[in-house]
Amino acid sequence: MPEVLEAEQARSLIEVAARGRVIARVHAPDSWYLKRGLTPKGARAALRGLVLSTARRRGKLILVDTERPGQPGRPSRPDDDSSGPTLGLHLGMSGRVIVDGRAAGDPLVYASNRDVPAWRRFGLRFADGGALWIRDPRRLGSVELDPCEDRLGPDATELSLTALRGALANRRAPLKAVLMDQSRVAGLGNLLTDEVLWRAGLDPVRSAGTLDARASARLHRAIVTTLRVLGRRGGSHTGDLMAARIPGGACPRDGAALLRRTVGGRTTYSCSAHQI
DNA sequence: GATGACCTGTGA
DNA sequence: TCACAGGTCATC
Repeated sequence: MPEVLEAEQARSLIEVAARGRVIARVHAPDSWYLKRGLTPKGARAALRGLVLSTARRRGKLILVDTERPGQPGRPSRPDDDSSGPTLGLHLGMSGRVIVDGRAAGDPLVYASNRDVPAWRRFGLRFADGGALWIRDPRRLGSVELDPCEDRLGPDATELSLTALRGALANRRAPLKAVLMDQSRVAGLGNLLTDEVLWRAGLDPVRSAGTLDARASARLHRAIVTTLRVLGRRGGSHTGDLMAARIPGGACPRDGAALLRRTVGGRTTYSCSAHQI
């Protein structure tokens, strides 16, 4: 579940349902799914016996901190460093987080939602009997330890107007490509970006650096509003433009023909009339 | 900065 | 059988 809203649903599920639980077993049946040198053996050694603590998120990357459990009879001193590695989870195109059999949010639109055991790419079995799984049919998600968070730009849900203007400044690339560049703004994917630009009335192919102060302010408002509204509705697939994302679709706002193009390497829908 | 590659499932 | 899919990476 791929964009920032789905990552946030998954993060929230982990925080609410898995925080404080002890990892008894680590399942890594698909070593291809582990990235940056992590092996099934290494994951087991690093995680077994630890407690899940805070679940954070930056863009689409979910970060789950861990702690070593306190030793019974040996009260921990304030200067004890009891922190363990941070588990980095990325859901790719079709991944979902499942805790105790429950998945966060709506079913995915462009991926199968069946629970095929073979699609479980990574799992933590808890000492209390429950489990956290990542189910991912397409295997484009990933698991890593202590991911580098600096490769990501500011999170889209906390993006200031100043930061947005900085991300766009002097860029000749299409507006959409810049917004989807995770090192500039973290969290926006294909559907959200199309919805944002549609709401802002901006052409996806427009060179990012050409936005004046008014246009970038409009874009910033559209990002804030889109994330808030679609977040409440339940995810990236609940945008107003979504239903019209079909060949020959019409703009839900003014009825004009929608354009279907490839921008930034992704299928892009935009209104031929009001996105300029 | 556009393109293809990665991997697999689904629906036409 | 083919086109397509909400992501990311390496490569020209």
